[in-house]
Amino acid sequence: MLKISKKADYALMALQHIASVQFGDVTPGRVVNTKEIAEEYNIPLELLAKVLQVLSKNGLIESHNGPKGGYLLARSARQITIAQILESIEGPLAITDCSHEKDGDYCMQREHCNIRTPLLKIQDSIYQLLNNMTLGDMMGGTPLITIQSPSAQGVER
Amino acid sequence: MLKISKKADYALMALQHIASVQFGDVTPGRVVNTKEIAEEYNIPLELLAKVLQVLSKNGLIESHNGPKGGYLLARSARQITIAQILESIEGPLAITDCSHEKDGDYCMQREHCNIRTPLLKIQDSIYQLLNNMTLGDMMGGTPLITIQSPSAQGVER
DNA sequence: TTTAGTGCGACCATATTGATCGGAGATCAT
DNA sequence: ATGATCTCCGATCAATATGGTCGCACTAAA
Ligand code: FES
Ligand code: FES
Repeated sequence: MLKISKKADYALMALQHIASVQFGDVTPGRVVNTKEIAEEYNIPLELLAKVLQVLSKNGLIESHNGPKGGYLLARSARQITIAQILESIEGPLAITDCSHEKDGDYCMQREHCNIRTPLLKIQDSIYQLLNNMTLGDMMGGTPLITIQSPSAQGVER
Repeated sequence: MLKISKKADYALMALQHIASVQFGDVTPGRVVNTKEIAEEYNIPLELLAKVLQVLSKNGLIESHNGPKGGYLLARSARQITIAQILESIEGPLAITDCSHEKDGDYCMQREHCNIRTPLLKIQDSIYQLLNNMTLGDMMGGTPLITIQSPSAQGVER
């Protein structure tokens, strides 16, 4: 329950990978292409491609076309929050399907609903949690990219 | 995204209703039957029935058979956490489908997975959030049922 | 101009969830 | 004691969301 989708999962992995390449490597300007990521993590290529496209459309990464093309973080890893990534792929965070009701509400039980307010509170808490953690933090645990060990992050390639 | 299922939603409503009847009413021992709840909140009767059955099997409520039967909270509202309710209906909290891997892991990307640890951390945080809020807290906000109007249940200020 | 790459939309397959049925047991009222 | 209610529980069907696949247009480097 409360699972996040595989797509979102893939998005996180991909971003983390791109970030680590971009930050830790000796080749800071290097772009990362879809295939590289797909192979590294065993993600279906086509699916990952679509995920990356969405991320790029949402301004989290930049795409570079043509041969030798690939993706690049649009901004610093510390300025990309987990919430942004997740919401980019799946819609806005909605713990219950009537969280974000527009104008005419459609929830059958809204009238007598006794749990709406507390649920919204919970949702908000979760959101803050996700929005306070950045891509940078996610890498924090792993020996972060001191200017060293270029290969430490993905030995085979 | 991160939506909780309708069933869980129903469970919350039902429990909240039962709790409020049991605590606030002039008839503290009164049992609440499925039909009453279903009608009050416009929940499909059969579905709600099944939800309640599960809750009862998991020891959150007690069932009383026969005519004039119904359900009753198994313990105080302050001793039932949101996490317990949710996990009762949907499985254990698993933000990603490889959170609770038994022995032989099956996650294709586990080998090179770079996001497992941080995700588990997030999951844990969410769990604590849910586990620190009880049914009692959920009702806390609303001016709960002073000793009055048994039927006034859904007045909604 | 060729070629390796992304951009993008439509599409199918499968898993999860929501909802429904039908009968078996229990218990209260008469 | 006997019938009428009501919960219990398993099996089943339908709707929806998700995961995954194709095919083609477009772009830029070599
Ligand atoms: S469930 Fe829709 S308002 Fe409570
Ligand atoms: S996705 Fe399964 S271990 Fe990271």
